[in-house]
This record gives sequence, C-alpha cells and structure tokens, in this order.
Amino acid sequence: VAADKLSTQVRQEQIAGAALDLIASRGLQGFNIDRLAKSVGLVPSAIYRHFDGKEQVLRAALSMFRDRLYSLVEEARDEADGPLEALELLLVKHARLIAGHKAVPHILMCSDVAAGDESRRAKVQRIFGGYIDRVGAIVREGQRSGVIRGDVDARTIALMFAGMIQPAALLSRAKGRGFDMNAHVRRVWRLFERGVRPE
Amino acid sequence: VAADKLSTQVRQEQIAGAALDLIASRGLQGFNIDRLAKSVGLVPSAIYRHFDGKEQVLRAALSMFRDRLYSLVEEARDEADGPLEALELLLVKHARLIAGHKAVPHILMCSDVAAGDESRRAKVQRIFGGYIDRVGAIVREGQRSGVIRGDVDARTIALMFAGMIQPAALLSRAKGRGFDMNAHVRRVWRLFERGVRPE
DNA sequence: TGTACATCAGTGAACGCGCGTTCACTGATGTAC
DNA sequence: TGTACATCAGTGAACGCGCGTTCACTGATGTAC
Repeated sequence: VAADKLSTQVRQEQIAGAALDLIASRGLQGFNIDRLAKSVGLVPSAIYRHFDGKEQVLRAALSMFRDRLYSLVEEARDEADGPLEALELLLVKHARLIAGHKAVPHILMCSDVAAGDESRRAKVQRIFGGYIDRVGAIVREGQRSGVIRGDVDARTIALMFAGMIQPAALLSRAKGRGFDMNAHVRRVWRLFERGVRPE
Repeated sequence: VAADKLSTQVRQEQIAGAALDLIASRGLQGFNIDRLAKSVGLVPSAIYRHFDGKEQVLRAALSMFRDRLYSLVEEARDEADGPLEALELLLVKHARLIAGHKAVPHILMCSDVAAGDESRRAKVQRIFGGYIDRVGAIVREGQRSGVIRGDVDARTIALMFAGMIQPAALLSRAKGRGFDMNAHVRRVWRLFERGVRPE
C-alpha cells in the first residue's frame, strides 16, 4: 500500500515540519529517519527523494524554525502599540507556544543541535543572534521614545528578555502540567518591566 | 603498553569527570565510550570494570555536576555578606566558569541530556529544581531583611536569575572570544538589581 | 620474610544492533505528438 | 482525444559503519599462612 505521490516542494515542507516536532518532543537523539518517515506516512528511503540526507533535513528544519521565530516577533510588533507592550505580547506568545507543548524555539536553541559541525553551529548562532537583534530593535525603539531606560545597552536587555523564557521552557518540559506558565509569565514580566523602566 | 592500575573508586571519579568535560565541549552526541576511554587513558572495554554501562556513567556525571553546582551556591553564600551580594557573587562565579570554557552547568542543563528515559529526565529536573530552590532561599532571606522586594515570589526571582546566565552561556559557546562575558554580567546585573529592589 | 593464591584492573578481539544510505524496481502523473 | 514515452515519487531489500557491550585472557596488587 503506497503513499500518495506529492510534489517534492510539498514533501520538503512536510518533512521539515515533522523534523521540528520530532526534535522538540524527543530531542536530537530521537530524531531519526525511521521516525521522521513514519510521521509523514512514508517509508525511510523515500526521504531521500526530497533531501540529500539527514543533515539537509535538519538544515531545512532550522530554516523553518527561524522563519517562525522571526514572524512571532513581527506579529507582536504589529499587534501591540508601543515597544514595551510589544515585548510583553511577545513574551505571552512564547508562553503560549510553550504551554501548548510546542516549545520548539527554546528547546531547539538549547539542545545539541547547537553542537555538531562548524557550519551547523554557525547557523544556529545566526538564528539566535538574529532573534536578539530583532528584540534589541524593539528595545532601542523604547529607549528613543523614553519608555525604556537608556543607560543599559539594548542588547543586554534583549538577552535578559530571552532569559525570561528559557529556564521556564525547561521547567515546563520537565514538569508538564505542574507548572503554570501563564502565571509565571505575569510575575516575571513585572520584574523585567521594573528593571528596564527609566529612573 | 597497559595503563596503571587504579582502584575503582578513583577511576569512577576520573571517568565521571571526563564525561562531564566531554558533554560540555561536544554535547551528548560527542559523548561516546571510545572518546571517554581515551580521555582517561584507558581502553574502551576497561570502562566496564567500573560502570555497568554508558547510562550509569551519565548518572555519575550528573551527580558530580549536581554537587559542583550546589557547592558554587554555598560558596557564594559563605563568601558574601548579605543575600544581594551573594547573588551577585554567584553570578560572577558562573560567568567565570563559562568564560573559562567550563560552561558545564548551563550547557548540560540545556542539552539533550534532559531527553532520554523517564528516570534520567526526572534526575535532571531534580537537579535544576534544587538549584532554583537554593537560589530561592537566598532570595527569601533578602526579602525578610528587606533588601529584595517582597511582592514577587522568590521562585520567580530565582528563575529570572537563572535566565541571566543561560542565554549568555549559549552565546559564549557559539561566539567564543567574541563575547565579553564579564562585561555582560556587569550590565545584566544592574537590570536585575533594579528589578528586584524594593520600591 | 618469603611463597602461594585470590582478587581485580586493564587488554584486544569479536559480536550485534541501530541506523543512515543506496539501488533496482514499480507505478502514477504529466507531456509530446 | 487518444497513445507513447519521460519523469519522478514511493517501495523494500540490502549494505555498511559506528558504537555499546561481552568475554577469555594477562599480569599486577595484596593477603593468608
């Protein structure tokens, strides 16, 4: 019983998406060709019709991850009015993803994906750096308009922002239901907001 | 040419320590029996004289990691006077480890070590939870003595504290020399300090 | 103090499983005439 | 519109490498007498 034939373009997206889910739920260890193939309803060897190999699948997954991550920042920026509200909204959006067991962003960033060969490490670093840059841009906007203190550089504040989410993502993955992500986000935001408020 | 014979007790410590280093520098992927054996000057099969298997080595490494991590907190507490200074000192100690490419704590916590079977995940979670509890205890002390605001719970502040280090550890691992850890710590501390200061 | 024996850490060859990858094939899709 | 052919996604068997683990052995250490 053979699977339906779909174009390589469609399959590549399916496969990259499935790879992301797999890595998010089972770590890089749990990401193998067998499981990947099964989760898109194909046979392992069929993956090679659409990718040159496992590493290329990982690259595609990373690119998809990057696009989603950056989109999240843009969304927050568009929907909020004002930089401070944009940051708060972004934090809430992250929390929602994490609570919905779709903690792709911060698990991926954390996991051993960042090990491996030089060019992969460079790619992960570029993605994270780009994220910090984008958050930093929002911060700088806030500094110009005077709602965020100007005596600490924007990059540091952006890193602190990222730091609100990562440990929480870990705890949430470990504890599952036992961790109230929304409550945490509300509390931690108050700390952050006070830290960055101008004197 | 055979290696010197050492007691199992000595070898177990050597091996667990080497495992930690290996995981810190190469991720869980790079942690294999061949490399592990080589780094303690033994032949792969010799590892099995001292551990039942790879998983047991990992457990021992985790335990060693836990002891070191908790010791760091106690040291900071002992050497500082006052809870706020203790936190700052702890932050500096972490930064020093990370800058010295011994970023074991936060890489390990982040890596796929936290995936894997149920009992290993539980162990990693317990270690991280214990760390947060210990930092939280310092925070609570500060709240009692009035140097830390009392209207945010200690746990949240402890998580925020952990959040100052993790993203920086990632950046540092990726960028190497290109990231000035000490400068970052000084800047991020000012943010944190202002966030937790009483009104 | 010297000898005999038990214990045990270290060795290297071999085994076997997991898993990424290849390849000859099948059959559907789509295009040329 | 129908036929012939090229293209290409999907299949399953097989291969081979990496790597964790086992095992019979060697020889040093330490203990009993």
